[in-house]
Amino acid sequence: MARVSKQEKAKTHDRIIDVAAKLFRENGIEATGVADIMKEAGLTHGGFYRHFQSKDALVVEAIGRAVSTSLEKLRSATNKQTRAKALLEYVDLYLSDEHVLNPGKGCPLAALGSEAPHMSGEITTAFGAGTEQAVSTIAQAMNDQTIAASALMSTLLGSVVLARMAKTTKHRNDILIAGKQTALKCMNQKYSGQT
Amino acid sequence: MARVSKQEKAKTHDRIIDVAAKLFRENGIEATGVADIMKEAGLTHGGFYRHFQSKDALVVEAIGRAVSTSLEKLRSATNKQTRAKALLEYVDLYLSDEHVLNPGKGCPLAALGSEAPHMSGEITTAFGAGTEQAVSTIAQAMNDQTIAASALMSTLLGSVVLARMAKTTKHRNDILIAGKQTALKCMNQKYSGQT
DNA sequence: CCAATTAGATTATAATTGTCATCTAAATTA
DNA sequence: TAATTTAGATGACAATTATAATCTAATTGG
Repeated sequence: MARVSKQEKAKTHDRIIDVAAKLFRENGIEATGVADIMKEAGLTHGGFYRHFQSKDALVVEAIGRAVSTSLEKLRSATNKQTRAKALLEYVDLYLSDEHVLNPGKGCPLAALGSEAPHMSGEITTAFGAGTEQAVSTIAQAMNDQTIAASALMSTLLGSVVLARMAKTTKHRNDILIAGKQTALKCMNQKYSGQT
Repeated sequence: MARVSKQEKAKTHDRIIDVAAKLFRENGIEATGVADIMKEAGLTHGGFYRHFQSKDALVVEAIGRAVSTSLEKLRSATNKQTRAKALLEYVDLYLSDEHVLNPGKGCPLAALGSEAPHMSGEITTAFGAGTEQAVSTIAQAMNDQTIAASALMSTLLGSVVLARMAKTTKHRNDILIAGKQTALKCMNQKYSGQT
């Protein structure tokens, strides 16, 4: 158990970020310890500081990664079909049971949104950047209607957060169905506002 | 520093719940310790267990209280004017800067929503009950259109969560303006779904 | 007014936390 | 190949956590 090649180190580094991004979304940032992350990555917690200056530094990287991979789905879909079609596909994916039941692989803003404001400066900044990235990526699929994109993002996020709190399958479905209809309104109607 | 009358104890008990409901919403449940709460209530942390069986038990009560007082605004307004008018008033309040900047006095579902799923069974149950209460209270102001009420709740909650992550005042305003317009759509248009 | 009860203070606990110093075996570099 | 560097393991640190036992002063019930 000791030294490892440079490429191996880079892979380890990457793996720590991926594991962290998953565990943070599943259990929350506060509730996830450095030791938990290292254990899940198959390492001991002592080695952590060879890779990151602090837990906060990892959090920032993990948020960035989760936001990127989440939006990548939409971005790549936009290249293969009409933007409207790609966006509709993304909305369906976002408002799916699959997404609601697997926060570890889903949107970090929905999974950690309400935890974000209590965190340290660098972390809240990372969340702020993430929201702007999300809104602008969605706006690109909506002919740059930023306000409408904000509206859509709010509806998607709110629906998933609410659905995750629902006690019964029926209530969860109601919320997702309602969210879907609102999302369609956001996509098809006009929004006004100075931007 | 010792014994206190029965009414005094009841007042203390109440105060602990109020303080907890505020601190949880401001800093998160996980991040708020029993000691923090007792200190803010002007007590020492040792006395806590004369009032509550555990921190989780307090969390359940605090959520209940926060949900109730939050919805009370809507409920009382509904009695003094048309339901539509009361609901609009509530929407404006919900999507205000005041609400976004003061989570400690606002909607607990928006402040703690994404933290809810990681918590213990009793606590997630409390959140589940809270969402049902919120949706049904809103539905009462919308001629019992449950699906539309879900849609409205999702939009309100999502907008506030997103607005709290925004880095700039402008971005925050955009989000709130967009949320308001979506909310109006939710209130004025038809929703379909089996309920 | 006396005796029993108890709210809250004090102090102690075991567990968990983020952070590091040290060690070691292997990968670099020369 | 020999010397140097370092990824990760081990173990320890101080701080913080939820929970509880004990103490004490005052409020009860009689």
